[in-house]
Amino acid sequence: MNLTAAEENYLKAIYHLSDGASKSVSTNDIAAEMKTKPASVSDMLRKLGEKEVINYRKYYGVNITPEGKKLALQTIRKHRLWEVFLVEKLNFAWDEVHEVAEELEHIQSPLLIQRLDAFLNYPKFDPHGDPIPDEFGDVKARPRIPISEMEIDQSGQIVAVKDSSAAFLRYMDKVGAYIGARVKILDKVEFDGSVEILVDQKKSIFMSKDVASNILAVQS
Amino acid sequence: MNLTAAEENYLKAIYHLSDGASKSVSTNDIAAEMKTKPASVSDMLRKLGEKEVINYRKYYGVNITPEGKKLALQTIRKHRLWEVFLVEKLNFAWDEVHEVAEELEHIQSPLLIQRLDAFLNYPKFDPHGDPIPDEFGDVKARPRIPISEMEIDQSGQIVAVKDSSAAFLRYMDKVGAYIGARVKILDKVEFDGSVEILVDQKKSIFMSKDVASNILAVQS
DNA sequence: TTTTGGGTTTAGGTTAGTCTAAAAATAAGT
DNA sequence: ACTTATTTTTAGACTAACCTAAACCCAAAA
Ligand SMILES: [Mn+2]
Ligand SMILES: [Mn+2]
Ligand SMILES: [Mn+2]
Ligand SMILES: [Mn+2]
Repeated sequence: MNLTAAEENYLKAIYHLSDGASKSVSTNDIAAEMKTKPASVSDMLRKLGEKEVINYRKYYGVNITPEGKKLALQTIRKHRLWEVFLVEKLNFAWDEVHEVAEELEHIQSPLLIQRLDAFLNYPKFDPHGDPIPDEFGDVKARPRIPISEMEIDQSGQIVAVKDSSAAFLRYMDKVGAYIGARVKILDKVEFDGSVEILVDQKKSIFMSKDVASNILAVQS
Repeated sequence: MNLTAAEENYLKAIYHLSDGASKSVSTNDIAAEMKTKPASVSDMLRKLGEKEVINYRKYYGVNITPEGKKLALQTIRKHRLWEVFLVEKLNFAWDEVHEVAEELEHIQSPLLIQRLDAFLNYPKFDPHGDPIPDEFGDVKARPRIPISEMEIDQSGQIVAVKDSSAAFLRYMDKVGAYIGARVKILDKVEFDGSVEILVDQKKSIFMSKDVASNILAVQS
């Protein structure tokens, strides 16, 4: 099954919106995610349905098929490997890689990806802490929770960010939060859910619930 | 000036067919080079003419403009840098890189190319011996002649191949000819122009004029 | 159970890039 | 100079990916 770049982007969006499962996804949500109009989405869903990478019943949303999931994971694998390359080898900042990886992920060459993977020493996670699927599409999920859901006095380690936008990542840099940092919850404000955390046993950061919910950690 | 991938490919073809100068190029030749039909070429020439990267007078062929030449050289620069990356870093064979580089060259990111160039240590030549233009589009040409034009007993060093097709490159590998090899002309057959050469002072190779004209050397 | 409003699809149009077939322009041969 | 032959362009169609505007579906509220 050969997909165009646009089809790959849509399929990836559908995969993400279904949270990796085969949960049903709506036309409007896809349009929002893809920054296109619902009419364009309907058009694309018909095509993806014909290619049997999604199950499409008009007016009832779509579910990704096992075949579609495999293809989406291949694209995600490529995206994340390229991100690792850009950061590790070309010294890109983690907030500069997404757009370029969005283009690079569509290069068609199994050999290229196989060799890139080896060159990067088979990385398991991308610069944002997201797991890199293996060549068969297997992802080993790490248990992780938003620090907004951690309790006072609990400790953990930042392992990923939910929002990979440049704006959010630059905020992370600014306050000195990074993947791998050790954190401890110092205080939580009941009223609005904002939290105060201690980073690496020295720096205290105060952040809104919105921010805290985008920082993912493993507890320890 | 922003060009689409297709426009970049056409412009590159026109640049190559004009031998780097602003020599006039015909619709049919472009169609042959691009493996499209003349009708498609006419269409594209109109567009490229409007963007002023070529001078286009109907029925009289096209000339690349200085602006067009600069853009073509940018694409060529990217193509060749990626080829170096694939061979040097990802262990591709020199006959496996062209198709992939043909896709990678269209990735739009000045930062990416600048960083890639640095990562590769500012290479001056690609795996086929072709010079890599600098970021301003300057290429320093090396004097080089096909070994079919060398005289008996003359010596030199292989610096490039004119034909970068996988078939030709695999032939080069098979007979043990490579970029950097020292060669000496042992014999030339008047009748058909075929030649016998000595490679690295040990291996003698007999080849047709056609082959010999695709191997470029500097005399010494 | 009928109305109504939000979500979704269809209808019809646009641009890029390709094609075939036919027309037109230039170049070549007598 | 006139008639061919070759090259090139135009005309008309197709697919992919988008759009706007209009029609349509369906589920929740009246
Ligand atoms: Mn993409
Ligand atoms: Mn990422
Ligand atoms: Mn190309
Ligand atoms: Mn090359």
